[in-house]
Amino acid sequence: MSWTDERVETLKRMWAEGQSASAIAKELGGVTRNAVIGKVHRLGLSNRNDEAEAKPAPAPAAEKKPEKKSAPAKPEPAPQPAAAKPDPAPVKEEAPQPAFTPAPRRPIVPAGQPLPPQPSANEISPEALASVREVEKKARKLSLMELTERTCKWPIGDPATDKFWFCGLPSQPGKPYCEAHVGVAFQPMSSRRDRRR
DNA sequence: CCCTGATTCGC
DNA sequence: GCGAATCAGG
Repeated sequence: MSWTDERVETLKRMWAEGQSASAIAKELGGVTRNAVIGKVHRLGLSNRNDEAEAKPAPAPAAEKKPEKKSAPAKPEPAPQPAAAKPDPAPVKEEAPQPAFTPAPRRPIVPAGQPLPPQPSANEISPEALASVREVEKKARKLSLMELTERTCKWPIGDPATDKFWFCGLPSQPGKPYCEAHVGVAFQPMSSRRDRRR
């Protein structure tokens, strides 16, 4: 695969939307997230925050970090100790990438698999329904942003309230749901047939 | 362990 | 220019 104008355009768009490199790589196909990141850098849009320069000292001739190896000497006593910052209130938080910020960027996460239609109860077999209820007790209660390729994306609760989350249990390989939810999401026609509604 | 982006460097 | 390998971190 090569970086055609179209593919680059998609890359730019998704990156601007805050999509992760891996998500973009999956969308494009034929490339790894490394390739995407590499391209992003070459395009010079690595910094998603292209803020108007606010710092008075851009430090133009800043040398790169020391190599992991083959770096015998470090001819760099004390470049600029001025840039140091006390940082009295270090936030030791593991903030997620698309953290819910007040104003600036917008996540727009709904990429991946389409979310399942919350099936009406009368469309599901009693057995399966019981199974789901059971599984919901074990749900990891993940938020939308915490969902990954291998977490069950079955929604639980009312999206209009705080009482809403996703199952989050390990999903079946290649499937968007865990074993139990795959069971109710992908019912064979035979079992659906002739069920009265 | 899962994931994220950043960087290097042989190709 | 490209991207795997690697680094650094949540």
